[in-house]
Amino acid sequence: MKYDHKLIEPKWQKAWEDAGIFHAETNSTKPKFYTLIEFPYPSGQGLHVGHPRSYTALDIIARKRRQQGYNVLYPIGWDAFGLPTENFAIKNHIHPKEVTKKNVARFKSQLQSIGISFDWSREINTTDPAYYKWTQWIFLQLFKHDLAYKKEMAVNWCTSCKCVLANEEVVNGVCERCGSEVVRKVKSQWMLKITAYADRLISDLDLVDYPDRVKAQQKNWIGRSTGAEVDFTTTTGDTLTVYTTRPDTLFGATYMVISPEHPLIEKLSGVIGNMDEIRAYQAEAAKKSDFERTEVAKDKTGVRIDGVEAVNPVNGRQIPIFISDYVLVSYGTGAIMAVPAHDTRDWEFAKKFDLPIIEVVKGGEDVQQAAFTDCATGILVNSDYLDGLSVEDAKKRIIDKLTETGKGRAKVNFKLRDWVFSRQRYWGEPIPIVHCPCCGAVPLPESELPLELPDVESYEPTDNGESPLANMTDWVNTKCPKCGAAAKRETDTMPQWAGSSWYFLRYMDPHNDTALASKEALDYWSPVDWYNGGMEHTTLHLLYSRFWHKFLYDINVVPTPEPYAKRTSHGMILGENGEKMSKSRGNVVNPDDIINEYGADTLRMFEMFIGDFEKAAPWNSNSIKGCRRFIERFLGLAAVMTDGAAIRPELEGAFHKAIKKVGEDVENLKFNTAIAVLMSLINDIYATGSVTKEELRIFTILMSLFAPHAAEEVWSEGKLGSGFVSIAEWPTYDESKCVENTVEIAVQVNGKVRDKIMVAADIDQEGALALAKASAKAAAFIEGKTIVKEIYVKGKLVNIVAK
RNA sequence: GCCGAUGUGGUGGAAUGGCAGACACGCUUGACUCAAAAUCAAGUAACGAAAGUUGUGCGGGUUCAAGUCCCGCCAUCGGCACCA
Repeated sequence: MKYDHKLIEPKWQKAWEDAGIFHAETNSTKPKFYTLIEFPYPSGQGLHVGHPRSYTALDIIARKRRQQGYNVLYPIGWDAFGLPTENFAIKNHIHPKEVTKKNVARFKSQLQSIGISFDWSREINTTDPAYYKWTQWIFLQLFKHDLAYKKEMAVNWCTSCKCVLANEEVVNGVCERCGSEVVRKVKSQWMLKITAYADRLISDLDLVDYPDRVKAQQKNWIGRSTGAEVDFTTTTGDTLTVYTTRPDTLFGATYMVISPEHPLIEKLSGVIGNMDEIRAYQAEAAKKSDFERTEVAKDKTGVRIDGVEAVNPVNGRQIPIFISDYVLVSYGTGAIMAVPAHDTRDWEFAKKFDLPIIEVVKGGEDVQQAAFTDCATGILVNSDYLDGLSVEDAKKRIIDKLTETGKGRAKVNFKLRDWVFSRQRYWGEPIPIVHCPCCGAVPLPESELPLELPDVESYEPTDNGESPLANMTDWVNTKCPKCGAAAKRETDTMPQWAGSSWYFLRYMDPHNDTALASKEALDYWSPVDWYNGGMEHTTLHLLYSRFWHKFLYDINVVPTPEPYAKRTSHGMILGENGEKMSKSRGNVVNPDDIINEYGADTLRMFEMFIGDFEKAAPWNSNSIKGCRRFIERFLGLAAVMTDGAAIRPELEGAFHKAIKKVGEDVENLKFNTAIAVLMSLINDIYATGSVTKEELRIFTILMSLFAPHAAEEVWSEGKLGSGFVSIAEWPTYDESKCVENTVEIAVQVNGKVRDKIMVAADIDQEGALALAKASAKAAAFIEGKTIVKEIYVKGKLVNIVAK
């Protein structure tokens, strides 16, 4: 059979679509299986060879599940709002809607040419008003539950582009596009209170099957820490509360530091002696971008506040107060007690300002030379009633004491900040809020959703940092839904993360116009059984969508507390030179070229064979040929097929092992070794010179996961079964037939292989050793020595230890 | 600095503590061919004529046996980073 992939592949793609075999039905007597890939952003560059890696992997899982009798949902859609499209639209004076339409069409045809078993009848697009109606609806629910609020926030402002940048667009403190300086500008921003879910976002990780590194990264990002708040009084009679994770070191606090923005400064401005100096420092700190503030991390700066001191609540000692930008206003209380003996930053600051360093935890080196921060081994000293306790016990003891006396309390803090939800951009979901002079921020009635994006003349960001929508006076001016007075619409739009925070729910019921999805569909399909995506989405996308899902769970919209039961992640496909693929590096591989030259089956096979799925792998043009050759050899089997209705005895072990191993490897994402097993098996088959019909039938089903088009072709040409191999029954294996009758075992002397012998697989230790000792090669190494130990590992080796 | 990965032939990569290098690429030789391509067959870690020795980033250790386990380093990558 001549292998013409250009003929075969479109033929079967059309046949599958016509027969609708990949369409998922809500409700079925079969068990459900919902598998999901991260829906792509339809960029102008078209599909990248990285996309098919993930899509093919879960396609393999989806195909196997169908063959195992599951009702499978494997959907696809478009995460189409976003900056690149908007920028392209601005530059070329085309409406972003048109740009998106064109890009989606291109992506769609590219994806369809790979033969992924997506259910195209459930295709969604985040920029479709019928879709973003529900994104806006979710926002309204968040608003109604006080989880969306407006706040003055510093945003990134590019001085040259005169526009607001997302954090991702700021690289090393400069604008990603033009390279000019980015400064902070204060603007009123919509925020989502994700911090209210911080604890559950950590604890519910116990409910899901994610890789440990993903869980670790999420926990890291949320940054939960336990400690205490301690109330210090000041000599002016005010209270200065600090947060600390080391309340045990309270006796060692020799000064305090508050952030430059701390409100106490204004309050005491009349009492402070050096207000000019302090104002100058505040101004200096405010000018610095986040980038600069972290860059100068090594050298501590600060100013001592004159005229006010703090009083340590446990020993009544009076200590100075400083302001310094190493204390952040946004974390804890914006104030710290400094214990230089046991905190590296405090130690550096103390050295610079010549402040006393008092050791309160014994066990390290001289604290005058370096801070001792180890919590595990230290014993408290110089701490009155804490003396002699371990750090852990001292923490408990001091928190009890502080709680009793009302001077402190146990406290948990998070690094996680609320989600900045506003974008001053055109190409995003309008935020469905009306600002009324008398009623304030009023939510749009749900009946008025979707609030569609108006057509504007220009999508250019404005000079003043307002959204382009702000210029659309017709659209902006409206009536307050509550009191009817003249009011203005919110002109900010939502970030790209919004549409992708719930899209997996829409797939369950994509055409519903009365709910984001029907209760029936949600109950049936929830949760997503297996979600694969990139590590780059581990923190933001995963966290945001988990947050929204938990909220929807709390308001009884969705039936499960977690959206994804299992998450796996794929490694990146790198360029041939081992670097990240990018236009500027000139190492981009276009999947279309590969499909054109070798076919989609080869592309799929190669991307799965390229290496460990979870690790990054460099592209290698040479190895592609091996995969193409393998598929050709597979097609060639049809020519040597005999009528045999069984597996021949000499291949029985190999077949049963292959069924087992391919099945297991696929479940564990070990696609490369699964393919290696099939390659070995085909080598074994060719060694016999022929293949029976039954052998080819089984082999074709196994192959159909990786090379579905070629498999359908062999299936139909060889009349191996009815219908499509894509939905043929997955073969079973017999464990007892996975073992060979005779095996080769190694004969070791003192751990070194000296010979190899054939033995019966079930031979006992005595028998194996007898045969091993009969080996002349081994005997030469035993001669003249005394055997002190003999080891037999069944089916593997014997080891004779001789001295 | 903290968290998490990774380090194996010429290359991509395999190896529940049990024969290191499966499978594939490449290369060498042979068959077929007027010739080439394709295909098929054999070989292919290094050193050594051979017997054999040495080999999984480096240094130790545990074990009959270590790529795998333990201790201490080095390098590369990803994430976070003055979070008290």
